[in-house]
Amino acid sequence: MRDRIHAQILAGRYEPGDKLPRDADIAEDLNCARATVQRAMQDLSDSGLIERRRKGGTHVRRDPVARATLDIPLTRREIEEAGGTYGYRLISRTQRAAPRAIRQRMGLSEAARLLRVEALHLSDGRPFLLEDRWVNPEVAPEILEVDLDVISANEWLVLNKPYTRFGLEITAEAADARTAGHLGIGDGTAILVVERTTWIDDSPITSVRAMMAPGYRLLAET
Amino acid sequence: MRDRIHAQILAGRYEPGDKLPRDADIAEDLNCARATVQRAMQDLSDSGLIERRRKGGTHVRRDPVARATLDIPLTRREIEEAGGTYGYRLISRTQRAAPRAIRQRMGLSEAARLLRVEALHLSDGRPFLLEDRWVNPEVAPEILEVDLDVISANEWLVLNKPYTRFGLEITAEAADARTAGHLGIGDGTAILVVERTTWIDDSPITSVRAMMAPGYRLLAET
DNA sequence: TAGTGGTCTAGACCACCGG
DNA sequence: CGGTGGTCTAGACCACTAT
Repeated sequence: MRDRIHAQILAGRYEPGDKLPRDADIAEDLNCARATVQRAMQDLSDSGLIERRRKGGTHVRRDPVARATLDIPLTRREIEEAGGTYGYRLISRTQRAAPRAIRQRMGLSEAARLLRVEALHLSDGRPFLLEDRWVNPEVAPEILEVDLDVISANEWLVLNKPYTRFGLEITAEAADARTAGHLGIGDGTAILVVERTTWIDDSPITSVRAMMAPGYRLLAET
Repeated sequence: MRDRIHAQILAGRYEPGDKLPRDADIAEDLNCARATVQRAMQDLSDSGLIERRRKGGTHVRRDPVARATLDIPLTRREIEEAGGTYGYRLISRTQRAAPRAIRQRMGLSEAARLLRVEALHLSDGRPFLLEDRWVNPEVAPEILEVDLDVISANEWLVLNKPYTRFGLEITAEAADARTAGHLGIGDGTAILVVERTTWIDDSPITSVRAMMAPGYRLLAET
């Protein structure tokens, strides 16, 4: 039934900006329950095709947006599922005042002292991902006691501090000398950088810069 | 109610891999309808926290995946919404046999002849995105008659050939001489490349390589 | 094949927000 | 304020798949 509703709407050839009938009317037309229409329309809304507002009604989006979902697995699982042997090496672990850029991204005050962790994840012994992470010990004080030589901050946080939301920023950059050294690549090589900041409700937990070794492909789908 | 169910599950401190009670039992425990539980669990499943299988039951995922949604607007809208003036220039338009890589990605036979379009999108007169596109005229024959000097293939396709699904592949690459020339950057500069292949049901419509000018940031959120 | 999640119905009430 | 979408209930049947 939901498929039929989807088909009807798409076949109805509504133009961008057009207003659709109210759910109740569509339900009557198609001889089905309103809840079913509601669910079907919710789907179309989720996929970026229409916009719904109480009282305002349902409209076809003027600029239909292509909406994809991006899965970011735990680094260890990602490597293992690609058939590689996972390796991990802690590079540094310090506590210090956060630089401006990080404070801004996490929405912290100037006084904030954070835990900074640099680590390298390897696949079959070859550098796979270099991570530069800042952790807010106000939210996750236990991490100060964790032996990060044994378990990566990535893993510990995922298992112990479930986030409620996060933001991603994906860029391409030229590797600087230090980064290139750790990744074992030429200075200036193009690498994919994924920056992720995660939150528990409104408290920032961690902000991490993941520098991927050359050849990495980030996949997404509808 | 749904929020309460979410909270209960999260507070229940289930470990990765644990099996949750059946929907019906949860509903009884919380004294609500099973449909409500079903909806709440669906949400958790969508966000990558649990896995559900008929008969198999509901389990907490062993490797909770961070799932983000990525919006890819029409290039023109993206530039305009950032406050820029949109410009567009067609570079080339040819019909030819598709190279192997493209055929493979679109799942086409060797014989397939495609329309190839190269175009530059500009923001305030500066190169913003260089697109290298292949279109399948079997699915969208009308595009052969479209004046691509006036409307970009990007825009025409979005308005006239609504896809049913697509796949994305995001990489960082060093710009080759030709690309660098069009984007007005130095040879070898790191650029973000987004490859997208779209389909109507099981027929491939188009496969496009979008090469973003340096400094471009792709954003995603939970 | 039996047990689980997935979908649907008919009805009710609520929450938001435009006129 | 009234009209719209959002959520919930109680019940039914269906679809998939683990055992």
